[in-house]
Amino acid sequence: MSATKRILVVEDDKALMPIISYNLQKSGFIVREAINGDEALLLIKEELPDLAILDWMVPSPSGLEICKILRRKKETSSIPIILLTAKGEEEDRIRGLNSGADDYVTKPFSPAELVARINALLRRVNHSHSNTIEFEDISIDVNKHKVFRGGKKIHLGPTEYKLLKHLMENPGRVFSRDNLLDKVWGHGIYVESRTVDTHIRRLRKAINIDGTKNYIRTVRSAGYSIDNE
Amino acid sequence: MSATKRILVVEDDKALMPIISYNLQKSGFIVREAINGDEALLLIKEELPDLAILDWMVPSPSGLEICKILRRKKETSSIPIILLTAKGEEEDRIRGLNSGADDYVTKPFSPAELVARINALLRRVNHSHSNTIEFEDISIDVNKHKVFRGGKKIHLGPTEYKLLKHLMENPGRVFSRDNLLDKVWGHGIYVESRTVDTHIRRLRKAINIDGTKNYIRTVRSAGYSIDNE
DNA sequence: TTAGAATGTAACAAAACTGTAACAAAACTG
DNA sequence: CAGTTTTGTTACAGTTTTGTTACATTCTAA
Repeated sequence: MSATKRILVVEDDKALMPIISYNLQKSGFIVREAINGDEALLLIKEELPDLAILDWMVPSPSGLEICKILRRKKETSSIPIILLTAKGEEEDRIRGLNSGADDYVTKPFSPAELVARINALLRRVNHSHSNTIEFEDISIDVNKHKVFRGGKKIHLGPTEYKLLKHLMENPGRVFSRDNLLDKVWGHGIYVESRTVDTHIRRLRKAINIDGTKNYIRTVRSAGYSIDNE
Repeated sequence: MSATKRILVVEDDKALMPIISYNLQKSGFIVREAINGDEALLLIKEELPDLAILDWMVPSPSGLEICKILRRKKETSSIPIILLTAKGEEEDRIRGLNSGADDYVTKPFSPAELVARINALLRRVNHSHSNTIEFEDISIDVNKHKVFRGGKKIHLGPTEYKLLKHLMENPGRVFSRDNLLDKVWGHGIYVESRTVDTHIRRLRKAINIDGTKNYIRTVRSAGYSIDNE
């Protein structure tokens, strides 16, 4: 599905680092380690991590400062950041969040909780984690390759399936015929663009059973979309 | 900077709700309130909030269930969620985060911390580009090919759509008929220049519904523009 | 291999949109 | 003010786009 995530851990506590590292690796992450701010920035420059865990108290620059630095640059501004700290006071937590951190874990913490928070953050960035796609009463079980309308199973040919899936992955968005041919049929395939119409027709016929609402909208001279108006 | 954010608060504690509500409003958010899951889902269907604060223990469906439901649908899957709860145990926190919540605040909490966490989450999501053009109460969703006036959907033909889009991309600027023919109809197309008048008429008729102000200004012997005078 | 499913095209029907002209109304001109 | 120019409005015929259907061909699974 999605590539393995790289996580940067910046922590100067020599006892804690291996514990974090071990648990993240056990959870399937690739871990990069840094024991101070400069090292961290260097590693980030080398390879952008998918998420960073910063200890607040790490030296030169501190976790908080790293946080601000990362937020300032466009390439790094969207890296999710979890601040790690012994300070539990509210004021500090607020300061941390306001500096651009996305989450805040106070020591001592359990590895399980850390992993859960990492997953929560990563899911946001890459919400392709779910196995079902839904739009109103239509749902696709991507793993099982099955389509349902109001709980009732719908049979679709391969092309109609891909077409519906593509539309439902981008609800509301209008795709031109040529665009759909590229995305659904595949790049470089040449078929008459009106062929899309035929498959749209077949798709509509298949999913609009016994008077259910038609969600497939045609936008004249623009294309098609799935939409509840 | 960006438009005011709408926050949905789902909380059944009648004493707590006004406290949260007051503090969020004081911080400049628009607040929608729901006291149970069904009400929450209804409100969400009406108008997508920019962030949701869910009390774990709210009834039918519970905050946790709402969380999962929202994550399943594409339109709602990227709404940041903060779970609110009295339970402080680690296991529960992990369960909450794994259900798709983005953050977790345990009662009792300080309003300042809640606001800080909200801002942290919103900053992350704010990076998503929505691709809309706005002029006063008229807005165009370019991806969805949709036009709204005061929230109400407006249907436009292809030419009117392109015409409005062009005008709104250059608000206040006056375009001659010939210029519009070039930019909207396309270079090299030859039609009577008075044809523009007809389409302007159609556009005005479509977007000036029930007595709303006409923003399409005609500049005698020069052309047309969209303008609030 | 063979029956059934799926696919791409073409042809015709239906619907939506467009351009034009003709007249009315408004804005300018001297 | 009377005449002139420009824009507003309307109706409609023609054009473009999409819907629908049928069919020959290509896949696919048993």
